[in-house]
Amino acid sequence: MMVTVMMIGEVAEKTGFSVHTLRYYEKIGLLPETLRDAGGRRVYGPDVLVWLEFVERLKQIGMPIRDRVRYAEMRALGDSTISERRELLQTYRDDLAKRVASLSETLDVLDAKITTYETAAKCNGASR
Amino acid sequence: MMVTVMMIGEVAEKTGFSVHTLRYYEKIGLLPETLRDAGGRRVYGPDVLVWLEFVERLKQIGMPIRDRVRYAEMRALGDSTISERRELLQTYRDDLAKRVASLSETLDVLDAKITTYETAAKCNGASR
DNA sequence: CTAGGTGATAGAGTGCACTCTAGGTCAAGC
DNA sequence: GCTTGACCTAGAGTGCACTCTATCACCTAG
Repeated sequence: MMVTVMMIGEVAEKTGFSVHTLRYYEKIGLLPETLRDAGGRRVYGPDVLVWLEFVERLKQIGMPIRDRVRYAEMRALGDSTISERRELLQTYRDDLAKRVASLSETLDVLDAKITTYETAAKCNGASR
Repeated sequence: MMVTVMMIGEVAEKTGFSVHTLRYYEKIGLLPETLRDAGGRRVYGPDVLVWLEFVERLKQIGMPIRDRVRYAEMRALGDSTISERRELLQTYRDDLAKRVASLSETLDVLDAKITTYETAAKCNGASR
């Protein structure tokens, strides 16, 4: 059976992270040290895509890179870190819930403002 | 009738922006040039609080400072910029709607993961 | 009258998260 | 056999958005 392996360029293309960023992520510990081929080039399995997608989510919710690294490190340590990981995620989850609420409110504010602008434009258009 | 005026420290306290940040915002044009008292100190009216609250919202939705300044400049120019302002807000509004949807999804992902962690912790706790 | 607190300026410094450069290796196709 | 393109490393550079420092002016309470 064929095992799907990827070079760094392919991972970059599939995840949207740049090649530079992927190497940077490995250096800081956000990606585990990658297997290399005979020529010293990184070889990735398909799992890395799942992990990077999750990392992207953590990034999108505003988790600073330091905490993403911390999470990655705990993940690498295995089951003994589960409760600590849960706590970390819980903190960000609660914060995220608040932010989603606040952003929804802002969405309403923007809609109201846009409506006002549309009305104003119409009135100006008619009166001038 | 008493007119409520504020010094910069009071504005800072009420808005959550630091005094440094408020002066910085004025320098880059995010705040209009402020009136000064006899001693050269900035004197603010109550309107600035409303504006800063809105600026904070624009910041929270991820509008870069350059666009916030652009918006502030257009606002200072008056009605002739209304349609341009509407367009700018519309762009960020649409982007925001997508982000809110994506963040809600992430909220579900986090909840699922947290649940998994709780289950895992329980099983480990029982089996060890 | 002086000490403390708040205000002012110009400009330097900080932290984050990449992003890019220089200089090199290596395998494949013409 | 040589060019091309994807990969490698170490380390410098970038852009954003503040944040702080040094130094000075002003006003009020004790």
